[in-house]
Amino acid sequence: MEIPKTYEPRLAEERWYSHWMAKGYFHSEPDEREPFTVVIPPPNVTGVLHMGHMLNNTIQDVLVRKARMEGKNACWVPGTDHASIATEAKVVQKLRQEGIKKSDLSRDEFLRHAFDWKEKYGGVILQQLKKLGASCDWERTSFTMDPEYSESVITVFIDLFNKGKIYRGVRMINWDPEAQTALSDEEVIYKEVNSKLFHVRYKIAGTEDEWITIATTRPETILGDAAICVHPDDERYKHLQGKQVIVPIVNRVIPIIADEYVEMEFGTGCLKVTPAHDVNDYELGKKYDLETIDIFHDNGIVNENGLHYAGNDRFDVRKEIAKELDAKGYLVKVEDHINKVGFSERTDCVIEPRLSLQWFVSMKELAQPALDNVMNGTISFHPDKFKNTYRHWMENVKDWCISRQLWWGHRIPAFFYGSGSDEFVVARTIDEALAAAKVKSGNDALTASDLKQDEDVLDTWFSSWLWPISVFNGLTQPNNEEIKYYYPTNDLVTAPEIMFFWVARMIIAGYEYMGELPFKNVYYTGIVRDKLGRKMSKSLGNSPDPIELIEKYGADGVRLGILISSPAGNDLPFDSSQCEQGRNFTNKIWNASRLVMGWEVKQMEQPKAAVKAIEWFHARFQHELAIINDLMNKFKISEALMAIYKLVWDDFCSWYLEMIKPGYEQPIDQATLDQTIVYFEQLLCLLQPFTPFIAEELWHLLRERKEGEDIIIASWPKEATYNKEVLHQFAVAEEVIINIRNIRKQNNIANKVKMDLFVKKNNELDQAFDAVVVKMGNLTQLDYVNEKIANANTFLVAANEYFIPFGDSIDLVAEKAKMEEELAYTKGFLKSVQSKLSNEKFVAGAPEQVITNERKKEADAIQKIEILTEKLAGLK
RNA sequence: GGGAGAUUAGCUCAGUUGGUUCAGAGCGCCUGCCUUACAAGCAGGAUGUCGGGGGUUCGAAUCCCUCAUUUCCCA
Repeated sequence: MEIPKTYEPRLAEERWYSHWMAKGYFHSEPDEREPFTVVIPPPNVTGVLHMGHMLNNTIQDVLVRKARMEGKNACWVPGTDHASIATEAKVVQKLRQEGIKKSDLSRDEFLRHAFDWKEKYGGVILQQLKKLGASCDWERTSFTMDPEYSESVITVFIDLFNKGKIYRGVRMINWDPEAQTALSDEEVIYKEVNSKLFHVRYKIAGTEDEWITIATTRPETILGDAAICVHPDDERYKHLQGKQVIVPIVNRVIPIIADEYVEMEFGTGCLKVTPAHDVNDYELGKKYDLETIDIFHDNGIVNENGLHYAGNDRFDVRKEIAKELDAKGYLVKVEDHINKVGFSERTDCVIEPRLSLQWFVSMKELAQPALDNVMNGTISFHPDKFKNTYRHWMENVKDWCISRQLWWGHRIPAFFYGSGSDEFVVARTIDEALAAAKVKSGNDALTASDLKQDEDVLDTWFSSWLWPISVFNGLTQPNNEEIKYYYPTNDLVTAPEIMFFWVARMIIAGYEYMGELPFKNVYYTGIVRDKLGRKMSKSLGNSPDPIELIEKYGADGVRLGILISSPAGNDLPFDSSQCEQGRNFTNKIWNASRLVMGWEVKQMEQPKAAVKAIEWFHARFQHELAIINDLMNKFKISEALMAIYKLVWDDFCSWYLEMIKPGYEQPIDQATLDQTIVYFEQLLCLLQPFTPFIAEELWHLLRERKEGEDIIIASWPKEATYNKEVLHQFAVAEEVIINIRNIRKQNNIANKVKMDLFVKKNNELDQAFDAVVVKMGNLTQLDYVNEKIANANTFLVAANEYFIPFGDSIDLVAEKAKMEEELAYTKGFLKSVQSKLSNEKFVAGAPEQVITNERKKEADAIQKIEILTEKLAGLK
């Protein structure tokens, strides 16, 4: 039976994923074990897998798989988010391609289309996650618009309303004229754009030719001007305070007010105030009781307040009005200017600050426990530097605008029975609403048809903030078995960008509805970037298709490639060469297994080198295991992976296997083979969370397994005691071997050629690893001598002298030069140590231990110099 | 404009309380090897004023000040 030289991932991946599914290893039910729960950050139902998901979900899978091996009842809940704006935009677009306009459809018709679409294309991303190896409990797949989930959302809305935490109010909100909906502050992205700063002069009322010049980037809003504002201390304008000006074109008379909000240095130091179209202006408007003149329709078209500009788009009006101002002599000058403009995260259109009647959650009180419990460490952030950002936001939290003028989402359960702003009730059903409305209105004759439900839906995050609770139906069935068992969840893995959208609000909801934290740890991943440091995005086309990567490098290779250099919170500059590294690693393990499985066993004595190798690898493995566990506990996942990588490749393959390897076509003894397989299995266990497919594949190739003996449910290796001294002894042997190899290389001595090695002991030397040195150095013998050997290559390890007699070709000059260099370095070293030791302040100030170390350094160096000097003399 | 970080080898990053795992790892690079587990490999090797400047200290990548560059968050 020929085992292929390279590992072929595809077959193994398909076979083992279906095997795991068939055995139900991913499925969790509450039992007496300790739970380990992770809820997936639900991707948009319309989404396709990108590199960010790969990173995020690989990390979750590592955590979940490790917990499973630690005997915990691991439960990873997958699902998708209905993502109201994003999905609605996609459905609208798809309908448009079919020639259907949203405005031609009724709400119900539109929703039917949307659900059809979701059924057909939604959740592709979950199928893709399976290719990655994600061990999610697919039987628990949730969707934020599942009936029971929707019920929790409505329950929470009603509850918060009844507690007075939800209110309806006119506020300045971010309006998306494209999607024609309000957006939360977090959905607005500010970008720097090149724009123009228009200097426009307004005539002072009651004067012939006295003017005041303002600077604005948005001249079209002149149509809605309500005041001019200057700084109270600004000497240039002091005489104008309290006077009035005439708005150009509009010819409205407005006051000049003074407020410290104005920056004297900016522009002309005069600000025009348009309360309807700017957040700060709105605040000024409230303060000075100014008129609020809205000049736009919902879609950004100028309305009847815009005089002859009515019916034109806001950006066209900006150009046109500039021309008119210029023509009429109002435009003083135009400057280039860079300013920050808000764009809609979803539609990328310029946000219009706008006054609007919306629903809000009052956040201040709700946020308090969420702030406290992160700051006091009840909930840990990894890395914890994100606590600063979190605190800053939570201390300045603003009320949350939760209504969206969309159809796809949870419709707000408010029912209007009249046209007054307070003539509504909030209720779960139309029947309950009717009953409540009768009471509230005092009108017993109301019928269901008199009630009109609010047209708006809720912000998507108003449903996803309940995710850790509602996937277990904790709100609809409080205290059910599952919520009691799985909540609070353990680790949340997500991107820092959604710390406020999602993480903070989940914590808030957790404390409000469960009375405790939703998760104990939050692991923030970085942003996946391309080699040039650009964010991966569809529009740049710089994002590799993860599925193609998996096909090319294998799922394990990609997982390793993506984890190997992504410390928590740091961006991940991704390059497919990392996947290549991953692929190479899986291939390396594959070949190690070919070696081990190819050996014939014979009844024979165990070689000494093998005995020592086994002793050493136990120590080495245990030493590293402690480090790996520690790193994992600290969520330093890439570092843990790197430690495993080196343990497998360097320690196990390059050293251990070479030490025990019999000669070509030679048999191996039973004891060594058995122990080697045990070691191999332990390494596979460490690898399983990271590279689950090849781990399972080799687990089954290395040994006959009974039904159900799969590595996915095997135990994570236990820490055990080990002999630290062995590690030290091996390090010395290792140095000797490296020196031998160097001499071979320098003198062009082939590895096949056996050599003699003589040792002159000057110091205590443990000879335990001599057999290993003989084997690895390919020596005929290793002998101890009392006198120096003449005509030999020499080297020093731990002040012991090693000699390899010259063969035919020698290079005395080179040998001498090498020694002289070493001697010079050692002398310099000694000098620096001695100068330190002769410094009285150092001796007085440094701790005992440090001084002892320095003295030892000094002694070692002196000895080394003696030996080297002698040797050099001998060469002459 | 306000806040929080970052700056260590060509690249990506480790580096606990200042002093023996202090200048490290992986990749890349250079040299030599197709040595029957693996060329997707083996063996060996090189690489840094620890962003600049100043200070504290017997001693600074580590603490303080300052400047520069840069990322993110908020307005």
